[in-house]
Amino acid sequence: MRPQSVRARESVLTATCALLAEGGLPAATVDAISARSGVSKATIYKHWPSRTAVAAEAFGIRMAGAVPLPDTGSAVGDFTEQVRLVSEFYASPAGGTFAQLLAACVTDPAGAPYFREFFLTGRREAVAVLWRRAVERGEVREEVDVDTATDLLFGPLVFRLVSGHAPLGLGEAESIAEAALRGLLVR
Amino acid sequence: MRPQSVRARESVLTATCALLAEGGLPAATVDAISARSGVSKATIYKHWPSRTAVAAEAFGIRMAGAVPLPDTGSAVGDFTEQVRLVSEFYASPAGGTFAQLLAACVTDPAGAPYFREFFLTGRREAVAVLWRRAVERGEVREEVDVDTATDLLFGPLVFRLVSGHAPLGLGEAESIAEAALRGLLVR
Amino acid sequence: MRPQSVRARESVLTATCALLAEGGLPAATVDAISARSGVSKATIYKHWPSRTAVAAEAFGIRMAGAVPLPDTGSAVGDFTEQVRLVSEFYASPAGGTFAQLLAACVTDPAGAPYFREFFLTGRREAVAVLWRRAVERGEVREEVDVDTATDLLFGPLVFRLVSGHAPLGLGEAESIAEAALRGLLVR
Amino acid sequence: MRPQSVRARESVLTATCALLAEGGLPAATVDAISARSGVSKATIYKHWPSRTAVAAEAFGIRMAGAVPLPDTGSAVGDFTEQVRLVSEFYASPAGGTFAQLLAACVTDPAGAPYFREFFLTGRREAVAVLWRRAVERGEVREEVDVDTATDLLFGPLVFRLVSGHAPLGLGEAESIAEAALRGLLVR
DNA sequence: ATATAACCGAGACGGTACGTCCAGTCTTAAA
DNA sequence: TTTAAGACTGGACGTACCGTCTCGGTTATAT
Repeated sequence: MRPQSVRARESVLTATCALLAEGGLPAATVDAISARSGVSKATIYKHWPSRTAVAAEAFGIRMAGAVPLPDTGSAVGDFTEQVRLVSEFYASPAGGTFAQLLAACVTDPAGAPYFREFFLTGRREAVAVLWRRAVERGEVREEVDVDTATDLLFGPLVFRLVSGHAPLGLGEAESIAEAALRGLLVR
Repeated sequence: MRPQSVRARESVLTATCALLAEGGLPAATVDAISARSGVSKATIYKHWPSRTAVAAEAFGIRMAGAVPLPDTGSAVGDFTEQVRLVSEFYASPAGGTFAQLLAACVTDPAGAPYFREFFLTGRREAVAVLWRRAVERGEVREEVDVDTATDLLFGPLVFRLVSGHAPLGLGEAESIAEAALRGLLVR
Repeated sequence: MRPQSVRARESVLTATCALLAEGGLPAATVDAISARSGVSKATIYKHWPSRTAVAAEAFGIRMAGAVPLPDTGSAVGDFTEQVRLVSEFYASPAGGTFAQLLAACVTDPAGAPYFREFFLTGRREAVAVLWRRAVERGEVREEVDVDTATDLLFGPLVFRLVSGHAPLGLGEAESIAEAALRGLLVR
Repeated sequence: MRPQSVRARESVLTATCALLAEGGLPAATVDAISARSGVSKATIYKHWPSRTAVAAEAFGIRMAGAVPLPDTGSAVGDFTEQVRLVSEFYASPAGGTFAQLLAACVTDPAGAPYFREFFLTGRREAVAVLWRRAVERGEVREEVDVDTATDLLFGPLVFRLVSGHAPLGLGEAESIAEAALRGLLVR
């Protein structure tokens, strides 16, 4: 009974990862996931509230640890490097899937918590580690909220990724990091 | 040759505005737009490449001038006020539609240019006005790109709006504005 | 595994019969069938390859036994009566639907087998019964193929029904039957 | 005032012939005819009541004289040969177009007179010539109506062509001709 | 020669149906 | 009783073609 259930979850997530890698979110239809995983649609809907939720969880698992935590010795170095890495991630195929998932969460409120729990939280926690380290070193303004700091650094990148109103290369990422950091560092 | 009917365009845009106001993007199906506007689907698809494009144009037209340009006399005042206004807009029903449209553009590449042209560009241009004014006054760092500045101020809001990972009230908006401005102002 | 629903098939066929009776083939659109039967279009297209196929099957079922087999005691009487009955059928509203279906099968190859299986075969089998009876009695030329005999008797009627190049009343039907029978009877 | 352009009529018919030859009736859409002929749709609809009418006229013109009148010296020979020729025509691509046109006339009452006038009448008149010749020779029953005779000979072929319920090769054509003629010849 | 219809090309338009797709729910049979 | 298999509803999608309509430009006849 219970092991059955675990196996089903895992098959679904594995299959979904593969489908996401092959064709992004559009390829991860529930029918495709069901067919590839050998798990029936009914069962999928017993474990997850919606397709977006499945995809978000699968994506989160797959991307865990995809961006290593930099440790350059300084807050400026760490955050600049992190922004650079994230902007590279956004430019990759997986970055496209990230955008699709983010978009899907707007439409599908049931999937959003999964995306936050399995993907966003992990990424943000990594940034929080850098932030706490920098606070301890006295390099950044401790009165600034971690969430504020994180969004200041990465919100601009996400905005560009999603709307495409401006390019998002390394140069742009650095400019953004520079300005954001100036707002976060202790003078 | 008979020119494309202005009446058709306008009927469509008017009907779409109404539908967006009533039920957001999900309500603005092509069939509904066609039915309400009296313009056939075929004609709609001759004028626009996709439903997203129609909705984006209609939304852009409707929102033109929705957020008035602040003029407080100082860069800090102007930008803080602008961030406040925008965060209020995001919290309104129209803000939800904005998020839906942004999300739709990820899925529908054909609609994205319309969203940028008819909505984003206008909003960003308004911020650019504030920015140029502040540069002239010598209040902000003129070496910072307008796009960078704009995204630093509003990207964090958009990110929160779309993913909902953190609240987006006036307090949060102010914190973000404060940190962003610190990165943009001349010392 | 869940089998295809018998209820769905039957609802569709019943609804289609009603629509055919009300407005002929043009009234039996897939949307109308779906609406009236409560069966979704997707399901209809899983059961039948095309609208023509649905209509043909429904029509065949409805018309089964519509023309009773004559039994006058002689081949001449039987076939003459049968031709008369068929020509009356052709003149009725159902005859119009028959012509529409026949025409639709030219355009829609997928529907043709349905029309043959559910309508034509039954009608022709009825004639074959008369033919075999007549052969046993030694009244007709047994070297003539049943199909040839059937088409000789009814092909002329169908041709007139479809193209309308000549009237098709009882008088004409009798003339045709007379000439055809002269070609089929033993001297 | 200004007369209707002969050039337009002819361009349309020429273009339609070409389209019919290339892809049968489905290829002869009004848009395609308009594009290929350089005659506008409005003009086409001023000259003909419907697409079927155009196609029928074009087809009739193209097929005029396609089947030469046999003259074997005897009624049996003439009619047998004629049935053979017609069955060969039905098996050709043009035969398919004939069936499509016949079918279209069921749906489109406005086109039917055109098909009769420009195609059927010509073909039937050819048969009538053979029939009158045979009557003069005293070979066939003069009390039989020409239309009846014609339909007895060709109705079976048309029925098979349209519904495909039985094959229609030379052998079948001969069997049909034999039986039909037996009903028409003087004993 | 010029005016003035009617004609014409180009193609936009409304309308209608098509067949497809996918999400999410429901049903059956087997394990 | 849980599961796999997949049938089903519902609703939107984008396409195709028909026949009508609207332009601006052209052309044959009537003054």
